[in-house]
Amino acid sequence: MNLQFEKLNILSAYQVVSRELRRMIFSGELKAGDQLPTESELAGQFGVNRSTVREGIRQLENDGLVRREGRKRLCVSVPDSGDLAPRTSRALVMNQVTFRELWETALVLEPACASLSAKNRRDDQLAAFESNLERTRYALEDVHRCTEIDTEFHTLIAESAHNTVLSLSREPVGLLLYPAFEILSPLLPQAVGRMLAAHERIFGAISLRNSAEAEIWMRKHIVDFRRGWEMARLSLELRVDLPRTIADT
Amino acid sequence: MNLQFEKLNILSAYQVVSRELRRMIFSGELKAGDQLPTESELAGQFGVNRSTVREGIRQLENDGLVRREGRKRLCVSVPDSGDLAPRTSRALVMNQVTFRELWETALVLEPACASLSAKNRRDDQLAAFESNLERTRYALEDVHRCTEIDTEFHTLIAESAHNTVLSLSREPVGLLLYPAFEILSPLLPQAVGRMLAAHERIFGAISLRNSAEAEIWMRKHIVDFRRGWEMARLSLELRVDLPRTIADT
DNA sequence: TACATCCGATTGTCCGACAGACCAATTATC
DNA sequence: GATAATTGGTCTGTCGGACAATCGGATGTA
Repeated sequence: MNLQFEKLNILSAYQVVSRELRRMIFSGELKAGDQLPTESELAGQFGVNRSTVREGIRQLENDGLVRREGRKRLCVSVPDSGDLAPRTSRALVMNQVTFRELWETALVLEPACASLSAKNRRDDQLAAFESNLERTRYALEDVHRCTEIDTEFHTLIAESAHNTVLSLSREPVGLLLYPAFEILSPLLPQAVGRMLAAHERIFGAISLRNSAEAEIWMRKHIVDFRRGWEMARLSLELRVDLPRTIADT
Repeated sequence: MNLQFEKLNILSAYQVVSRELRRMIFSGELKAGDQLPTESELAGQFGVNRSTVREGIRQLENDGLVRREGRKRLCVSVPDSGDLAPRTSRALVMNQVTFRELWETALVLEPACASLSAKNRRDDQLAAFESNLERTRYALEDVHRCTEIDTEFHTLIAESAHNTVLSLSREPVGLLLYPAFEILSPLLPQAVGRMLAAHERIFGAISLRNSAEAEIWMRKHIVDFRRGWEMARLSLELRVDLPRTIADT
């Protein structure tokens, strides 16, 4: 008799609840849009207390797998970029990532987005770009506003690339990298102008469906960001911190 | 008197609790490793019930911002890939992403990882690669096992690239894309061999610190995956689903 | 000193309760 | 008869209190 037992994985009741609900969602028993039973009913079915159910639900809610409209019943939902990106960005900040790390990642993701956007964009998505560029021109003096619009520009490109994976992958990076422009811009007056010029060229290539050009200009744009950063004597190893837009949420 | 009030953003008490704790973490009042007060103390300080505190804590726990060792006190922690990647992968599946979308993203992320790995790897990280390759050779018959090791190989490369952003960005993609090999392999007998050969070449380039070669071979490896997929008459638009490794968690 | 035991602190879970919001049906008013 | 006001039921958010299990540390004993 020399029995070997592997360590048991003890889960708390509330963890079981959330795991079970997740399982039902991914197995297809619960589809997006479906309404969940009320908390009391869930408590009854699972045989646990309502408080326990509530703690379990918090996890799913946090993952964007369920949400509630107003104060109504819970319903299953598809997590979107708004659910995921801020959390990932926060995690990156906690990991003390540097400008260089963000930049290196953006250098491969953003040109890919631009290239695909030129291929896959729909005509009705061009208006959003034009609006963005127009707002950029009027915000050249306001660094903070400019940064917001810049971040949006890159998100728009990713969305028009019609690749959910790429879009969701780059969003957390963009949320941290582009706000760093707010640090750069005051130190390097010409930065804003160069940004606008680059955006216009990229948009031009995308509207002409010239994917090679779009990719090249985007890469130049990202490279230029780094060059500006170094010209302003900012360290590539600078830890990036949370922009207010995410910190408050 | 024609007052205009903007819609108030009403937050539930438990949301305020988690937001406040997050704020304290990111403001530096609470550093990684710090212990949080007990639930009762928190409830006292915030002036809310312990149940409310617990619901708030669930959210932070879920984000990997706090964790508890055993049944002890909560402490602040740095979210790692294990906290984030499965959630993101699940979100991608809920978004019904296709093989093509994953592949397009991997095509830019993985070569970048390989290139940086060749530049930044430490000598003591080579052993992990060698162990991985060795296990691959012995698992050629077992598709499932082989897929696991394959996934690990790419994670190892990302880790040795020493870029946290890149590493965290690619992990959710890898967790979904490489398990698709389990579908491909039975349909295309030569696939396993080609995979091993590619891994060996990539490892070779990395161990020689030849970043250009590492990048090229990785790109070929990813391209080859797609070619195999198409040769097996699998559709690029196939929806990818959750591998068991994530589904159970 | 080494070991066994006990006690307090803390978490996980449960119970019961209530106010406020929402929804639907009913009633009152014109 | 149509619309407005009232009512009632349902569900969530929050609360207070309670208890068992567990862990850490203090205490006692050999």
